[in-house]
Amino acid sequence: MASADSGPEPPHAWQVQLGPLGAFIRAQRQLADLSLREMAALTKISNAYLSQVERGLHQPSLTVLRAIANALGLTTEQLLAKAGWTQAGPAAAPIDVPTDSAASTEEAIRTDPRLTEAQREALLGVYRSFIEGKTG
Amino acid sequence: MASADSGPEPPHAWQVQLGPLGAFIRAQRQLADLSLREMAALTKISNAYLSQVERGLHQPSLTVLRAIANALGLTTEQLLAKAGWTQAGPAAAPIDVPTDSAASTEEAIRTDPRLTEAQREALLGVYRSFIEGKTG
DNA sequence: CAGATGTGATAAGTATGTCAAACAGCGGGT
DNA sequence: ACCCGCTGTTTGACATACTTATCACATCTG
Repeated sequence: MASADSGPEPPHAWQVQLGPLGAFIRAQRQLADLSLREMAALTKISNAYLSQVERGLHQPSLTVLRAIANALGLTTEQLLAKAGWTQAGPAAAPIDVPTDSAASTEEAIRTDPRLTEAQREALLGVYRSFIEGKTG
Repeated sequence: MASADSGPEPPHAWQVQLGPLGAFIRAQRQLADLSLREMAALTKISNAYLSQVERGLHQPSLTVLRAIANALGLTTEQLLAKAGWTQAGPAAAPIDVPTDSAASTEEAIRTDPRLTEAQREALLGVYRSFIEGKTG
């Protein structure tokens, strides 16, 4: 764990949000019960770089993203969506369809004072990805 | 058009097919009646690099690909499809249970009926990593 | 024929992604 | 205690994406 990572935001401001992407990848990897090195073996990508990607320190290339999606049994599109690629066309809501029915966890995350704004977004993104599709 | 590209294969063999992607981009650009420099102005990407991408000499990054899609009025998915990176494969596990409520975020996650056990652990892991070091 | 202006292609340089190796922390065995 | 194997993280070096500047070939202008 590095030394007291007090800065939730990466030093650089990317054009895409890396936080949610990294958190999502990490969550999915843990869901699959994989260590960084195991996933590295699956993806042919170094564990070091995977770690950096999960922590939002780097923007993975398409090749890497695809390998990760493959290893985790996800589609590339799912990862791209997390990478902020949801290019809402002429008419599409960005990310605002929480379906406030029985959204106690979402509410808890939203109002959690311990989380920074970026963390809140990331956590919500992961949570929504888990329960996505079954709204109501 | 300078050289009627008689050599179909780029000197390098990439992990993904760049030929189709570059050809598609070039075709779309010409359809939009844009020169390389005009497209460079739209995308904020150098015309030189755009030329290389169109000829399949380089693998464009996420940022570049998105800018290109934007400039051409395409969706990123269309570009990805041309790049041969769209893989089908659903990855969803349906779970349904009644609802409950909770106070703290951890408690909310723990009692969230929508989450599987593995998802719960993963989400808690992410959450704890965010607030790690702080009192719980 | 010179000189604009527009095109695609190339060269050299900078920025950034990626890796191999070494690091610190943790639990278990001999 | 030490050593082993595991976890995630960091460092330093390299490969690649990307930029800036320039070149060569066209087409138009006078």
